[in-house]
Amino acid sequence: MAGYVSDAVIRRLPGYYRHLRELEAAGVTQISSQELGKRMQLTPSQIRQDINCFGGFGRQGYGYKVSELKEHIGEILGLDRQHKVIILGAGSIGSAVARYPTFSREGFETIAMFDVAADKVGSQVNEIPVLPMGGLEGFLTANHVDIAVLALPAAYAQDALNRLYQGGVRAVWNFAPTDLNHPEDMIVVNVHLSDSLQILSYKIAHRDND
Amino acid sequence: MAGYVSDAVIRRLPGYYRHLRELEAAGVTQISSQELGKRMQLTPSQIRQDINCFGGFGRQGYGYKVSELKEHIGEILGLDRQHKVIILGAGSIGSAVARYPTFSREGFETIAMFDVAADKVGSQVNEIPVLPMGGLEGFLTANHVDIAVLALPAAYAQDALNRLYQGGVRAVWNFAPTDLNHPEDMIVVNVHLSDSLQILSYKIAHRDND
DNA sequence: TAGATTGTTAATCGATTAACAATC
DNA sequence: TAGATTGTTAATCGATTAACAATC
Repeated sequence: MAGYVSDAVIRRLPGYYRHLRELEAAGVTQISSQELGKRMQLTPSQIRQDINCFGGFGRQGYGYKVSELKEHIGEILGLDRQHKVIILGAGSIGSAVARYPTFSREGFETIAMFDVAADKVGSQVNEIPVLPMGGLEGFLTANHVDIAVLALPAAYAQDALNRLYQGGVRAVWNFAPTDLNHPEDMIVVNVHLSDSLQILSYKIAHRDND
Repeated sequence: MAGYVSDAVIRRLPGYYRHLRELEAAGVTQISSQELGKRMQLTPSQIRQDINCFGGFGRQGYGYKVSELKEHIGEILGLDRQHKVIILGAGSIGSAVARYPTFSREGFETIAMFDVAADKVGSQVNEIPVLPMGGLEGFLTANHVDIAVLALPAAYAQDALNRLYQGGVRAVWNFAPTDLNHPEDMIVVNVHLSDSLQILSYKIAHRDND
């Protein structure tokens, strides 16, 4: 159904999903591209173009059914599937990800964490066992993993990614503050926290003069 | 010096800074747009266009001095300034931000955290005191704050933002998974972790057929 | 039916890439 | 000087917006 979908559109999809969930929770059952656009600060035109990348979910003269459109976009995002997740690094970032309540709600199940620190190995974070980094290969042989979260220092991230690839993992959510080299058939999405904070800093520095 | 700079350019600046820092650490002193482009997966043309939004930092026939360009971009990003930061919410996300080592290196100093939970108030996270949420207004009267980090549940985020604005804070780094309404003279940069993970999920779901 | 709003094509706008003269 | 590479203008490409016929 969906032909080529540009990155610009893909990046907006989670926003649609989030707003539609909020609208649904608020008891709104129907919405036009006009109203949704006002809420999301997008033009009605853009919303209709975006949605129609995936099919005609609306009705002329009426708009969109909130829960129906939410459901559709959820499926497009793959949130109807279950994803098995492991987290590499049981520091504060790794632990925060392990504890993030939304993820399990959306079908992401963290089955293990890995760390090199002897005092962390053997403990649990949010009922998830922390295993020794050395056991990664064995774990990947025995368990299917859809997504690996990289939450370790930048210096170790590339090596960890290589080991994950060897072990068959093909999707990485990277929190390490560096850009990683990866094979074409591996998907890497970065969360560069520092980058985001620096963008805020830029906007503060150039507040008026732009 | 800098006229209008598009958001697309601004979003790439932290990446330049990061790569230049890595190059500097690796002992590279000079680089051409060609080489930097190969490293960052950008076209040389784009790199030269981006950099020339802020002035001619290169030399014909030679390229760019790594440390010089890094320094320039750091200044453009406002990393030569000191930013006083507070964190609202001392849960796992707030604590992870408080412990993130890079931030203090780049001039961001967290001076206080705030939480409603009685058992957290009075404790410290990475030597930063956790104060009661009720004391926010008083704190803002007594202390200048450049940036507030919102690391609390979505349901409380809008109210917190309003209180921050009242207290004179004009820049917010938002981790709450919701889009917030804010006055025009307030800068809000979002870190929507769920959105990022959903984009990864989308790419997994549409792996081949695109 | 009349009014509203979609789906979709066409027009515009902005960002990226190419090209090349300037110059180190 | 010759070679390399920038800074910058022009060309292209893609994304956003506008417009409108289709239709609920």
